[in-house]
Amino acid sequence: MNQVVHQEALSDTPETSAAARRLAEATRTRADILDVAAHAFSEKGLAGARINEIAAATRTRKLMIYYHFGSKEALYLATLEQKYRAVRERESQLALDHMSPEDALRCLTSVTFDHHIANEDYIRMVMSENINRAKYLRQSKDVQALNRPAIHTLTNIYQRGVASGVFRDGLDPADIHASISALVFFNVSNRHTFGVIFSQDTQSPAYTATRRENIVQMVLRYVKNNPTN
Amino acid sequence: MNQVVHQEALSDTPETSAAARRLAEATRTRADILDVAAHAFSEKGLAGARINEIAAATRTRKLMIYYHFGSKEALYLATLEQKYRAVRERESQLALDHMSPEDALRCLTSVTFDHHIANEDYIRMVMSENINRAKYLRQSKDVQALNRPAIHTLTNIYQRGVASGVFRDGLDPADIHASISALVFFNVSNRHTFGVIFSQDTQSPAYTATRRENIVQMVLRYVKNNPTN
DNA sequence: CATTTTATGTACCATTTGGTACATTAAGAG
DNA sequence: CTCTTAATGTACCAAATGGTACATAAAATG
Repeated sequence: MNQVVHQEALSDTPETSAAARRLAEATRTRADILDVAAHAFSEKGLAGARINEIAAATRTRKLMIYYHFGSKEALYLATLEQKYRAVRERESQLALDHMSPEDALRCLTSVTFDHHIANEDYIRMVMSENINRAKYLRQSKDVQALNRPAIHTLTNIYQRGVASGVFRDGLDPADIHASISALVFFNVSNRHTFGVIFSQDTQSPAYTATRRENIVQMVLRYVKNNPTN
Repeated sequence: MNQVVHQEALSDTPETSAAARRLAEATRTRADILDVAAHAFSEKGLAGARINEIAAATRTRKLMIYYHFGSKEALYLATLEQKYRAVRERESQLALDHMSPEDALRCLTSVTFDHHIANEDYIRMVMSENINRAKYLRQSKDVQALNRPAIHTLTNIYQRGVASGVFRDGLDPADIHASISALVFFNVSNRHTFGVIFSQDTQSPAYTATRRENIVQMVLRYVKNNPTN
């Protein structure tokens, strides 16, 4: 479907074809800048990243950054929104409805754990933004809407579990979400200081595997009515 | 005791008295710079903090920073070590041996939770250092030793609990420590983005109280043999 | 076809930033 | 009493940094 539309646009009259090419070029330039900037900001934070370095790493010039984004801070905000969007979109592609509540919660936690490990850039930007006291994220209009599904998914699982008697009643899904987030986020965000302090390789497969399993167990035991060992 | 020694030093011969005063001045200068810098680095990170601003906020001049510390990065490392030291020293003043294992674990978690809230500066510096991939903390020689007691305390509680049958066997105290740290650290470190995303006041007494209780429960249910609701 | 708008390249700039050269004051050493 | 060393004040600088003025090629518009 999309392919067809795309091809129609390309096989249009010469003028609009040229126009489309121009627009596509501009879009590519924006995307290029955004990608380079996202990585730079994730790597060094807003203050540490250098516009000159970002510009040098793109296939265009510094002026284009200011032309397309206006300022360093606006560019930062744009990368921030992009990362949030990308991560949440991928997260919402989980089909958990056909699983038992316990399996669904196990799966959700486990996948979220792996997902955080696979998206260090995102984690680092969130850290950076917390150092900014969310000054920029606050300016984004659609972050709340973007994240609502996360709570929704969990609420669904939890309520099904309570109904079927495996989960104990009276818990707050938002709070469960906070705990899961804390456990899986910290595992990535603080692995460097944690590794140094406790002389552990916090990125080895062995460490990661036991950590994932223990986190899953912790969440399940918190929610389940009769946790077994 | 200390008072006497102090007074003797002050009532010494005029020459050494003057020398002592001089040394004390230098020490005060160092401490002053360190305090101001710690706050600046915690507030804006290594890259965001400005030596000029730090210098302006001390009671002396910029040159003194370079005289006493050598460079911006060395100053950063010094503040980092100071914060770690201060926090761990305060943490090790907990007397938990006379409590039952369950009460001790409950107390340890709860106190650590409050302690993190009361030390936002420390939290922010740890975040900042993780963005640096622990580049500077790694250079510190005595951070490991400084943090060993934390695991020790927990190991003690856990083993007592296993011996008395209230805790289940086979868990790793270091891993329990990681989970407790994750839950209480995240509660402070990510409260800004979390608050924005879920439109919650993550610093209100009500939120804090329920969060603390839920974290304590989560830890206890993970460790206990027969968790009751 | 003339004019306007979009998108981009080149060269440049004011300010900020981390850091230093030089002078000075007071104390310690022989 | 002279010489060295510790500690601090003043003034300054080269480099880096975020940002911009000016020009231009190509496409949109009327």
